[in-house]
Amino acid sequence: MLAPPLIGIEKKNIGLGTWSRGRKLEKQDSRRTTTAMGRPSRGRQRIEIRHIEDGGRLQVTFSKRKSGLQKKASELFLLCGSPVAIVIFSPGKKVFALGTPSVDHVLRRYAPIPGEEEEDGLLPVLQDTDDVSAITDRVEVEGIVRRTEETKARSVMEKARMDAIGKTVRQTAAKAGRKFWWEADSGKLGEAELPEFAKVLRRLRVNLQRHLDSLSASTRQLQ
Amino acid sequence: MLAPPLIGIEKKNIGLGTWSRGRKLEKQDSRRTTTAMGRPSRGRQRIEIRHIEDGGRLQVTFSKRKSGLQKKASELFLLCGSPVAIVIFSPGKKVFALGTPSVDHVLRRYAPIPGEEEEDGLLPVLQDTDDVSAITDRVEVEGIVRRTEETKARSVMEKARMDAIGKTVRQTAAKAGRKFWWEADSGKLGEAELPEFAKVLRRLRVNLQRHLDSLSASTRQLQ
DNA sequence: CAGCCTATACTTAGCCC
DNA sequence: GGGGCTAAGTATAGGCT
Repeated sequence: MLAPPLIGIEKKNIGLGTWSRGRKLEKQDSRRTTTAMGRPSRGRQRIEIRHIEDGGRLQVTFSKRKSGLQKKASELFLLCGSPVAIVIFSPGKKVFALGTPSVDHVLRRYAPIPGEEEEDGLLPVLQDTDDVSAITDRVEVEGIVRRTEETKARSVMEKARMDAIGKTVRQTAAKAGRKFWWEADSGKLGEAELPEFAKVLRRLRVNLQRHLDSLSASTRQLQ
Repeated sequence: MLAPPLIGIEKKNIGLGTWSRGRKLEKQDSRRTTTAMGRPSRGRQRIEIRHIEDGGRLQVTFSKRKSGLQKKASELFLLCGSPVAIVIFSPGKKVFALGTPSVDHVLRRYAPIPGEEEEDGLLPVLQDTDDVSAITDRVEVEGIVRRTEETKARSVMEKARMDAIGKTVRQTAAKAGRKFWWEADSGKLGEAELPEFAKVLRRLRVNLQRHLDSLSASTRQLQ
């Protein structure tokens, strides 16, 4: 499976033209071996799995495969009921957060927001008792590795979630033409007041929703 | 694929006429329509993308598709140089953190460990998805949509709060009893020791990697 | 740059082991 | 759970619009 090494040989097509492409496309009146222009399609070409140099091709490939990845994640969720959260850095260094049913939904179980109720379902946090020197059993090693990776993933995803949400907030705020009042005043609150502030905000959720609804004329999605 | 993720294996017995799953397909010498046992394979069957009831089948499908997802992520990284972090809840409620080249890698650039970098330098996330739209073309989405929308509503509030309050919220998180892993640990260690803590974490991972390598054989994707 | 197309490479459902 | 196999279902590279 290692890309570089074994790319040597070249086999090729065995079957003749097939098509299927999902379930739709029952049409295709007859055998059409050429594109609209009359030029035969080369079909999918084999490519080595290594960095694409061509900027244009890179962009297209990234876009297509990102879609494919998300579709796969979506299917995994529908088939197995397994929520999936994905964070990707595009070649342009931008970050994308995909997820099913949503990144936020998946991550919520890991890093609940302080002040929010609901503790059940919260998974255990990494304990600082892991001592590498004490590891002698493979199973234990793997367990620790898993927890460590999960822990890191947790923080990554949490940030992703925050940013993702932040974007919608910013957009909404922009449409409103100003910051929300609580954003402006939050700086005045002291540490001791924060928990209470959180409660207040929760109570204001309805108000916010109303606010958003009034803006939804041009928004449509909840955001 | 390549080093980091390490998913699909490489070799395959070409002798008996099999396809190299990875890249080359030497084609089979002749007609073999039956399995080793002599029973004809039904080949891949089409399935509806809806929750699988059969527990056994569910588990197998989850496992296979999880691998497939990881492979896709890996290829995306190799082709486009796009780091990918994935978190999945298995049907058994366990959590899997996949990553290419590693979740940690993404973490460093995306959600720096406290004490290592400034938060202001973090990149914004683009949530181009709409999680919901990603699956609407499939089955029974009704309930999912509802939950997602609710989640979004809450997310807006939470993000607003987090943005407004900033670090202070985290500082008081301990009081509220809900902690993010680094908050819990940083609280124990103290600010001055955070950088050191970060180093320890990295060292831990490196050591674990070494252990795994020595144990190899059935290495998992750590990196 | 997203969308559509075709031909084909790759993934994976159903079954063993 | 993991690994393999076959045959079929899908994802996609290339190319056009």
